[in-house]
Amino acid sequence: MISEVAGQYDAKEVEEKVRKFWEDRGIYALARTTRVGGRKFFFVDGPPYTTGRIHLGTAWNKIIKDSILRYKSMNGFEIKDRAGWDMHGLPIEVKVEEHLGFKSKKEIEIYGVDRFIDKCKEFALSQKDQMTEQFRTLGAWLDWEDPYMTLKDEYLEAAWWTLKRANERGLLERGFRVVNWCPRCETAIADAEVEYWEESDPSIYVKFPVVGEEKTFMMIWTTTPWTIPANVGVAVHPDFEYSRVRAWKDDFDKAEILIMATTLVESVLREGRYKDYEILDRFMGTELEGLEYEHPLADLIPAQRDIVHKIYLADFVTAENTGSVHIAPGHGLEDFELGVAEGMEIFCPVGEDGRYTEEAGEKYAGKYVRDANEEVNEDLAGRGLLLAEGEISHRYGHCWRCKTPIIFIATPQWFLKISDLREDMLEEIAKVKWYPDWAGSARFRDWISGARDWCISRQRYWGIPLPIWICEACGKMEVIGSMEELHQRSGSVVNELHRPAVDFVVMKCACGGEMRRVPDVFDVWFDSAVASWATLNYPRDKRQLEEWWPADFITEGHDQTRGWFYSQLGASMVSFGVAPYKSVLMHGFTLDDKGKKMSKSIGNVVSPEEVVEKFGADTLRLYVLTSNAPWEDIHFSWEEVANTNRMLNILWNAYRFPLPYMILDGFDPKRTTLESCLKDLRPEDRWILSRVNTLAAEVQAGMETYQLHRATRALADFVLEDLSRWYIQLVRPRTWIETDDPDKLAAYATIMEVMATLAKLLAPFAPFTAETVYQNLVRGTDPGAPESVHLHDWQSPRRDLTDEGLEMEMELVREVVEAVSNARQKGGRKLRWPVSEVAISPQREIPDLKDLLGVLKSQTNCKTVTVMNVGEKPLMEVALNPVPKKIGPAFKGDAQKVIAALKEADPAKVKEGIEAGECTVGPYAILPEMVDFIEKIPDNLVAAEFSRGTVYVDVALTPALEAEGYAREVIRRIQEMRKELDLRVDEKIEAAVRVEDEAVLKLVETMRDHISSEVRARRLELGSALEVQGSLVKDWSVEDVVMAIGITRG
RNA sequence: GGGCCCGUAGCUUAGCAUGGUUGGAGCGCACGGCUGAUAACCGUGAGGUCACGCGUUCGAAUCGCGUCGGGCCCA
Repeated sequence: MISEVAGQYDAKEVEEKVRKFWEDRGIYALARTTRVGGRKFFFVDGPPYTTGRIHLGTAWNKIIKDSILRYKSMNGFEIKDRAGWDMHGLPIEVKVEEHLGFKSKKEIEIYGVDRFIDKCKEFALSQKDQMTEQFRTLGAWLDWEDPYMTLKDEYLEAAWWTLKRANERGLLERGFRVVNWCPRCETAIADAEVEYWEESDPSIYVKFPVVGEEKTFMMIWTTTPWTIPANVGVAVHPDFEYSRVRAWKDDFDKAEILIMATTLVESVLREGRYKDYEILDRFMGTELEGLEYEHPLADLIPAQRDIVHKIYLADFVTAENTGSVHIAPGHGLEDFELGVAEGMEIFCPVGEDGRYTEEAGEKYAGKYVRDANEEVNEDLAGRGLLLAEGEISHRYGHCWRCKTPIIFIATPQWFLKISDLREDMLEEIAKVKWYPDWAGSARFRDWISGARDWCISRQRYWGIPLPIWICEACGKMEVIGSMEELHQRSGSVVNELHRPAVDFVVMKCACGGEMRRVPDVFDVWFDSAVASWATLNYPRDKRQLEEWWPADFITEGHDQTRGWFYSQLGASMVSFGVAPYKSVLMHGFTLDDKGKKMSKSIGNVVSPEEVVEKFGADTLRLYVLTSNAPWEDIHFSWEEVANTNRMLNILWNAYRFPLPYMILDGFDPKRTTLESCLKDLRPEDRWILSRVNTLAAEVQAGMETYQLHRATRALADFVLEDLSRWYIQLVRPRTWIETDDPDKLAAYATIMEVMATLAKLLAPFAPFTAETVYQNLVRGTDPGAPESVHLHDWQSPRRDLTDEGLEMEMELVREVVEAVSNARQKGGRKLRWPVSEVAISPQREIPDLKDLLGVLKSQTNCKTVTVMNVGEKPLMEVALNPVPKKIGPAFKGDAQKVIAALKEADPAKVKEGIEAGECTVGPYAILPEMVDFIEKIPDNLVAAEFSRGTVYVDVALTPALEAEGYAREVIRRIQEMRKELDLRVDEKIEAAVRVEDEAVLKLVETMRDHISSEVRARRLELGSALEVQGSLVKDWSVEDVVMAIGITRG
């Protein structure tokens, strides 16, 4: 049974009902199990971090994934789609620390690492549950029941196994490296975790005294005075020209000799407020190599006295500031690399808490480095070595979680030697299919070309412990790959793999010593990097990996180029030597309406819940899918969201419009199938059937290349243009027929077929609305149909119903109808009033319209349609213009009379005469050049252009046409009154109409039967002085004719 | 500073790989029309330096170079 649908589109009601239906009937599980045995499609969900709230970007991300998976499922694929959660790492630690009121790592140790870890776990799990609900509201179908979680032991094992593989392949390395360091969190942080913003810092020019040259100084510039105590060298560019400059202020005798890049002399001396200078010598940077200088604060830092400070050559030096760079290998990446290459001492007198160590000397020891800047400056100034001191605003890195400015320090860390795999990686990504192509061929390629070794260790608690044990006696290292292996190797049993449990596990070394675990945990990026096999429970479960791996498809935002696309690739190259995915769709970001990024501080954040609350999940889904190509950023616009919602409302209206009639007629689509009605189909029926199948092809074509915007736009266009604005308008009168007419049944069958098809095509994108339509129209009439539209097979285009020619013809008809509307408006003849003729005058070949003349007639409300030959026009009236220039010389003094006579003459006769070769007007012989003929459209015709010609509408009225026009006016008003009385569609009425104009009354009387049947009136009284009565009486003015209408149920 | 992407009407956008009649839509606005889908629908109109500049070409929204603005990433 089909149910009637009363109200407007109410997303909330629709979606709640469908969600409940899916849950009660376990539709998601069925959708997956019914496809078992089909072609496999392994999808890996990029795990969102468990922050507790999803935002528009994550919503969009899951909507894309869901739409694609629903599509794949309908196309018969057996899908692997575990949802994933990224649950470890500093963000959660910081949240928990905040919650507990902690400010440092020490407080965690005092509180107890075990209790701290429990808190983190609890927190992550509850955040996960909240987010799952939010994603479900969007209709995102992933395996939420059994998601992969990075905090599960089996997941930890996947990471352990991978590291063990890395070690076996010689790709794991312990190194002393300069890393981004958060002095508050006391851990290394990844490049990806560094957030940059403008920060004000000191800008100082420092003089380094050159050894053995009196009053001679090497000039350097820095924004980090606190790194000066760790200075070990100065770098100059080999190809820059440098100068020895004698510079003085007031007193020439106190002149100093400064060394700096020649081009920068003026600006440096200005900084130092020197009065004058002379250049003593110019030379290339290479000549400075090896020059020794004294550390400026050697007296304060004993360790510096044993270090030899020299000048080195380096290409990274730029011609800015002084043209020479202060090198502290313990505090800078480039510094470190140069330091190692040149054999400098890696001096790092700063501890993990960001305070100077004893090595920095008594004066500095214990001081927080950023607070020491001022003191360093003073000490330099006190020694006459500070040339200038100022401030500069520049981008400086901060810990993305606690916002503390980062520092660079050299610490022992663990690395994956990704740089060794660079070439292999480039080769592998060329085999991956990228959407769009440039995401891989340009963007990702670039990124990989610069791949550096990956620092995977963090000095924290809430993460996957590094499974590395080291012998305290002999230094031997061992990497453990699983819990089982740990048990066997150590003999002790732990019930989970997190800290601190594993910290207590001690293993015996072959040398007899004790092996203890290194205290570090993994960089959280490593967690998600192993997702593609961890989600298959590898290495515990070997079979699944063989069946499914690598992933067929992943999709994430473009920030993941350096993130998950990369980390996965790196980990996979280490483990398996191949890329872990076959195709990647890179999607965009959601920005605000001005194209700025959404951020809490600007206050321009729109939450997905807010959108769902106002317009529903299907609206949000269609909005994000329609508005742009997936890889472009979306400028979020409420207006467009409302627009999308309007489209769904129109779809809803189109869906519910025929239902009352079908129900009234007891229409049974099982008995009256499309196939049984084929011979009764009107051309417009065949047209809409063709259109919906063409649409299926368009949606499919869009989906093949993940152009979800093309697929969804085609759907929206179909709903608005073809279904609502056209077909429904055409089909309306047929639903109004009372008898069991085959023509009506054909219309019903067509509508059913179209709506059922549309539901299937819409299912991946607007799953709730599609399900609702399907349940009512398909499931409601055919209990044998699949229980849900999402269990249904995809609707491939039916070629037997596709007729490209017909679609083109209809296209033309619609253009003509538009042109006629235009002409009517110009001619002041509204559509309610019929016209006698519409003539189509094509300028070039047009398709044969004879099948569609009926459509054309009804939609233009005309009695006849004439299609003329190409170039043919309706008979034009002729007008003429005399040409005085020719008439004057010929007739001299009579010229004015000739002109007057010509204007009086019948232009058609003049033309006839001239064409016959002889023409006289009055006494005058008129030659062809004396007149110009102009074609004039007759007064009764109005013209309007369409793409391939012109239409002419005859708007002349006849009594019969007028009668029809007035009749329609009356019908229209009675219908409106029926509506006002809230009558059922099939209820009868009695009506009385007073038409005060006798002439009009006579016209209306000729249409009495027509009016009665249209408004379902048992009795219709007409008169010019009638006392109108009824349960509803209204006065009307129709084209200035006063009328009164009364109607009563009955 | 570098890489990649984007910049078309007040707003959201099509067109751009293969240059070629007057650059299409939708929303909003104004006017008109239709209507038993009715808090919907249709037509007409106004509204465009196709971000800017230079170049290639007979011809550029489309191709090239540069500038500006936005996004992601890097430095």
